[in-house]
Amino acid sequence: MLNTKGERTKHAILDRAAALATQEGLAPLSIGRLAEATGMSKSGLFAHFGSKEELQLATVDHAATMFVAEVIEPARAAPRGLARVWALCDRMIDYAERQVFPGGCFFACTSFEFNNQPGPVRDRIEEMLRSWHSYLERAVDQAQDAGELTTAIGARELAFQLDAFAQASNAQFQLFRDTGVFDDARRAVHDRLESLRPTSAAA
Amino acid sequence: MLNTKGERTKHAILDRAAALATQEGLAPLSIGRLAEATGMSKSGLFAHFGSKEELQLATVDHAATMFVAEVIEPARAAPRGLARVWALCDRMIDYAERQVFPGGCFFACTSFEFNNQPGPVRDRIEEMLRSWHSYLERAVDQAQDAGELTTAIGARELAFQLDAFAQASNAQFQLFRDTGVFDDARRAVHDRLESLRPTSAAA
DNA sequence: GAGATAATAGTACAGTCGTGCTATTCTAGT
DNA sequence: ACTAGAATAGCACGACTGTACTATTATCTC
Repeated sequence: MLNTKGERTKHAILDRAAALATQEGLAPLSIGRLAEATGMSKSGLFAHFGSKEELQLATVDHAATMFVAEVIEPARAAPRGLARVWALCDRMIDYAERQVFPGGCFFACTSFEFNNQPGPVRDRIEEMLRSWHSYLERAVDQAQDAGELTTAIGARELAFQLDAFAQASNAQFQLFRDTGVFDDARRAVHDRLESLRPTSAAA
Repeated sequence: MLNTKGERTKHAILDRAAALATQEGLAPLSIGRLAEATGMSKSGLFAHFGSKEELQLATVDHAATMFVAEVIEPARAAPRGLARVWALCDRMIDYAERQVFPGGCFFACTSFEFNNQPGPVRDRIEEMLRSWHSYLERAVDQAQDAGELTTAIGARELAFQLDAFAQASNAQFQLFRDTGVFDDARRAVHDRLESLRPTSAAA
């Protein structure tokens, strides 16, 4: 990857596109606007993608790669079980706090934008978020199997709650610009996990 | 209100505008699109507002009125304390589930859209969500004062968590079209409140 | 280093955007 | 019922949209 000039510029364009999409939106992100932001000509940039929809799809894929690199991969370093569940949530909150994308989580932004806009772009966003949710659920499931979390609540339901905390911190920070919400989210995740630790009497 | 013809059409336009904004976005909602959706001429509709920004502001205000009527007012019927906290959360989830707005919670949608777009529209959305959060927090605080919830967690932090559950159900339903998330959210709220009930030994 | 080809720019076009202006139709108070 | 004024429509404008097509320049391969 990134051997030829074309691949390098394409990569740079998509970096810019993903960032801009979180600030100004993915749908209204025009070719002209993106060309201006990257210092290219409209047609020169356009030639890399062939259509606006292809540009949007490439941007979603690029953002997905970044999300995996920033959240999933680091958390995979943690051992299976409770540690990994915590790592996933923590990395997710971190990713919002560090503003990997300047307008907050790319998939939070774009999922709201494309919720009701059927088509391949929406499908790709949905697929990405589905796999995130199922990955988090699997991590919870493994922690329960290992006896590190009780099964008082299903893995899916707990994953729902943990994800909700992270998402809420992202949304509220972007709107209110209050960094305290990240601590709120971390504490919420921590307390919830702590409340589900098996009693010390367990095997 | 709604005495003159102008006020009636304006009301109808804003109903349509708020609904469309949750499906197609508030920013990209063009005068032409809205005129088509209401069966009016572009200029006839435009004359009601004078500028697109005024239309957007009026739409936000209209949506806020609807939110108050659908969520806040009904919950005010519940007595102060835990009952009202529960009512607020339940009505909020209901409001998402019944699709008062076809694309989900108006303020969830538009806040992501206008997060990074400074201006009066963003300000009005932020103000509305701020007042929602502080209203919910005050309700939690009253429940704690009444001794119906422990103070093991601050009112603001608990309100953060409760709101997160409701918001998550709205977002996930819109994306995955799975009505089960509303039960997940209700159960999450219920369990969290239950976990904070004072022990029976209390006064 | 020359030749093939990839990468970028220039220009043009029909469509839509927000918003003026003018003209017409309808409504509300008398 | 008549009239003042509100409400709506018609049309025009420059700016911007996505996307052709052609021309030019830079980059890789041998």
